[in-house]
Order: sequence, then structure tokens, then C-alpha cells
Amino acid sequence: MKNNYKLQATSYKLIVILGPTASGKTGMSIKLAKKFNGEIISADSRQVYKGLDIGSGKITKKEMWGIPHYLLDVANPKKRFSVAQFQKQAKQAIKKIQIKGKLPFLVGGTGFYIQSIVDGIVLPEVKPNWVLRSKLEKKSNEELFIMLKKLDPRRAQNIDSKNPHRLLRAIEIVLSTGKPVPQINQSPTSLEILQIGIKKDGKELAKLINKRLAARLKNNAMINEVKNLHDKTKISWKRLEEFGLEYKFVAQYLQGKIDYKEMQQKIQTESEHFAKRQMTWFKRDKRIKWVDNYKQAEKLLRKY
RNA sequence: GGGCGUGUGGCUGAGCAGCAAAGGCAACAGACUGUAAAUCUGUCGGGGUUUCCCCUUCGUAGGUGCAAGUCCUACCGCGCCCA
Repeated sequence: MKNNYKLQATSYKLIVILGPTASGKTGMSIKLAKKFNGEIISADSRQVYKGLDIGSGKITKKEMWGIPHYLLDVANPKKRFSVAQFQKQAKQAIKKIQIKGKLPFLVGGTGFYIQSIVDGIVLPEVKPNWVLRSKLEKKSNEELFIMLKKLDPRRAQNIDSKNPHRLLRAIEIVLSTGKPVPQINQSPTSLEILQIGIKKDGKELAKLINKRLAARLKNNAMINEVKNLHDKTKISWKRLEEFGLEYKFVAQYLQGKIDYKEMQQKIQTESEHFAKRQMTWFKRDKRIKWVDNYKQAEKLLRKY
């Protein structure tokens, strides 16, 4: 029995390819997947939405080279997609790929999504309660914090008391379940995971972001995408702005809130900020093996 | 040439007698329990024995005051108006 379990544990593998925005994850993952008989699961919180293509840097059919991709276009952009949904669907996708006898590659830059799989965190089964949220949104951080302290002292201890999002969510969970927020409970997966990070320094990344932005802006491609999302798909400006970065600033530009140049600058600097935040997240995870190029990644995978 | 206005930290911009000088941006670091491209935090003139002390700063040079980005004078730069 024990032996059997062990056998199982070592036989299921998962490769994670991660890195900051514009670091070249897509290109590398395709090459690796082809080489090692893999299929790809996207771990990107924007690419899950239908219609968010150019601005989210979604891979095209042609670029896929026949490698199946999962978790792309699985959500309606009018609705919110969450980590929990991601976790569920990604797990299913991993299983599917394993059954086919192929190697699953989890590829993306959304740290929280990746963590939900890699650490198998258990998320409390509480859906957002928008009525409650709109009520609580009127309260100050201090009031929310005091409220949470009464409801769940343990969670109040380690929560960021100045972050309304987190406070709200914690209160929502307690009120809905009638129980404290569960501990972060990392149920170890039976997966044997290799995490590969693409290393790029800030300057290089800024250049790559700049180049990519120019390409997306060419022939008004990205502007038209956002325009269509608003005019044809009927997505509100507010919702488009919520998507952040390219969607946020192109939407603002189309509304006449900012001019073209300002739009470009904002996308550039905000993307650089975003890349930094991603790195702050990834740096915490000491299991990640950082590589400079494809060759190094291939070598790592060979050994593995 | 005359009149009015303006010059503040990397940028922007408040302050108009008690200031190492609000806010914003940028920069740097960090957090992360179902919105995560989101949300949030800290540092940000220099140095130290760092809940406190010292030094150097608000165009330049003088002056008044216990005390001056803050008031006065002159000069320099910039802006607008009149000639």
C-alpha cells in the first residue's frame, strides 16, 4: 500500500513555467512542450476571459503549433472569474493531460493562481456576497478591523488591517460559514513539481515591455480590440478599466480621459510596476529554479 | 524700457514667520486565505549611539526679527501684459 502510494506520487509530474510579464513565457513553454510531449495550462488571470486577446498577450492558434492549451477563453468578461474557479478547472485539466500520458505545463504570471495548484491551498467555499460587500464598503478600515477582531481574532492577527479588500473578504467568510476563516491549510498534492522561473532584470524587462507595447498598438489592433469589447460585446468602461494595464488605459483613452501619449506612458510604467510585484511574489518561493534562457530550462527538465 | 507675477527636494506642487518642509508622481523595498494585471504597506536630503541627536537645504547676495521658503532690498532666470 505504502509502496503503491509512493509510486503514484512520483509518477505524476507537473512543470510550472513562470516569470514576470513580457519575460517570454509563451515562447519558452511552446518549445518545451513540443520537446517533452507536453500540453499547456495557462495560469493567467486575464487570458481566461473570452475576447481579451491582444491586450492580455494571449497565444494565437498559429503560435500554439498544435499543442493543446487549457484555461484560455473559459470565462465571460462580464462576469468575474476567481482563483477558486481557476483551481478547480486547472486541476481537471492536469488530470486530463495525465490520462493522455502527456506532461502538464502550468504556464503564467499570476502568482496566486500558480500557488493554488502548487501548494494546493484550500479555499473556503464562500462565493462573493455583493450585497454584503456594498454595505461593508461604506465602513472605514478601522471599523472593519474591529468587526473582524470580534468575529475571528485569529484571522485578525495576521491580516493586513489596512487592506479593505482582505478585511471584507474575511468578514464575508465568517458571516457566511459561521466559522472562523480556515487556516491556509496546504494540502500537499501528489504532484512532483518542477518550477522554472524566467529571470530578467528590470532594464531588460522595461525594454521588452516597450517593444511589446509598440507591437500591440500597431495598426490600432489593441485599440480596436478594446473598442469592440465596449461597442459590440457591450462591456462597460468601468469593467474594462478593472482589467488593468492595457485595458484600463486604452479604455480611458477611448473615453477621452487621457491622450494617446499618456496612455502609452501609463501602460509602460504600470506594466513595469506589475512586473515588480510579480517578482516580489515569486521571490518568496525558494523552490523556483531561475533560468536565463531556453537551453537552461531544457537542461533542468532533462535532469528532472 | 515700464507693469504684474514667479523661482521649493529626481519631477510636480502646497506652505507665506517656529520646517527637513503637505499631497501627488517617479524610485526602492515588502505583503498577499475566492476581484490578484486586483488590493494594500513601508522608506524616500545626508549622517549618527535612529521613538532621539547632529549637519546641509526652498534662485543668488545682503538686511530685519529670539526665530526666515515664509518679511524687506538688490541682482539673476522664467512667464504674461503694456511699449
